[in-house]
Amino acid sequence: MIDQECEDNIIHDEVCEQVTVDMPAENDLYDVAELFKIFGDSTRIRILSALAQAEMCVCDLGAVLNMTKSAVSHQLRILRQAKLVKNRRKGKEIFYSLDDDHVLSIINLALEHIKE
Amino acid sequence: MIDQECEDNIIHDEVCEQVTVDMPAENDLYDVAELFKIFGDSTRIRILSALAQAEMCVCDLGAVLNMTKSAVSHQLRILRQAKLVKNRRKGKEIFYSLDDDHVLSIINLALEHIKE
DNA sequence: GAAACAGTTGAATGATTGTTCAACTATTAT
DNA sequence: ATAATAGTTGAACAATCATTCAACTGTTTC
Repeated sequence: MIDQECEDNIIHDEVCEQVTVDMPAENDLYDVAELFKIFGDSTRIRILSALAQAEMCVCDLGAVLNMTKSAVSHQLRILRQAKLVKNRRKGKEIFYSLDDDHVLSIINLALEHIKE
Repeated sequence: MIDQECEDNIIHDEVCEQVTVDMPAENDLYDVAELFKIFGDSTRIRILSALAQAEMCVCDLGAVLNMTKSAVSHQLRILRQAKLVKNRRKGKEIFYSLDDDHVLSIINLALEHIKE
């Protein structure tokens, strides 16, 4: 049950209409949340931050982040599906790099924010 | 067990050293992930987006987002603890607003990104 | 061809988390 | 005082998710 007595209230209805018309599309907000959800994991942020320094293979990332190749690979799959990283094979190794510099500017803006 | 045969490898050790020195501090990356974790929920993004339009009470937010006051209140507590929103009491109602315009620029940058 | 290395994948597990529900506090109005 | 409205809180439940483990594919080298 929804406990919104104020739904009958004219004032609240007006607020609701006025605000919703100026808000970004519901779908866009949902997509933004999905993007942030991917950034919202320290492993994935560290992967992206490492790839911002240099193109690296899975084994390199495992060494830099001190994680198993399996765990890194699982997260790379998520980053790949979100089109945040791309990869290329060279012999036995598969090198990963950032797919878009735009991604980095979002992380850097957040880095500025937490440093107040 | 960590399955990193390449830990003995000189090449990988060099990559590890060279990359880690230029990466942001481990703690900062962890904090950024925590910030993104908060953004990574559609309810919270919608709350922030609504508050970007106007200062609103919990009841208003419930009406705009079509959610119970309880659910909204729970998310507002998380946003409060992260210092993303502030509040003031006026009679029975408690009005919430964005604590920082910096927050909005991060969301807007993400909005630009998803629109390719 | 077999061994070794790089990487992926699926199931299982443990932890985290968003919403609901009920009970609570605080303020206003009758 | 008491009823009504606004908001908070804690427990419970379901759903999501990151890591581990084992088994697998693909490539190189001996």
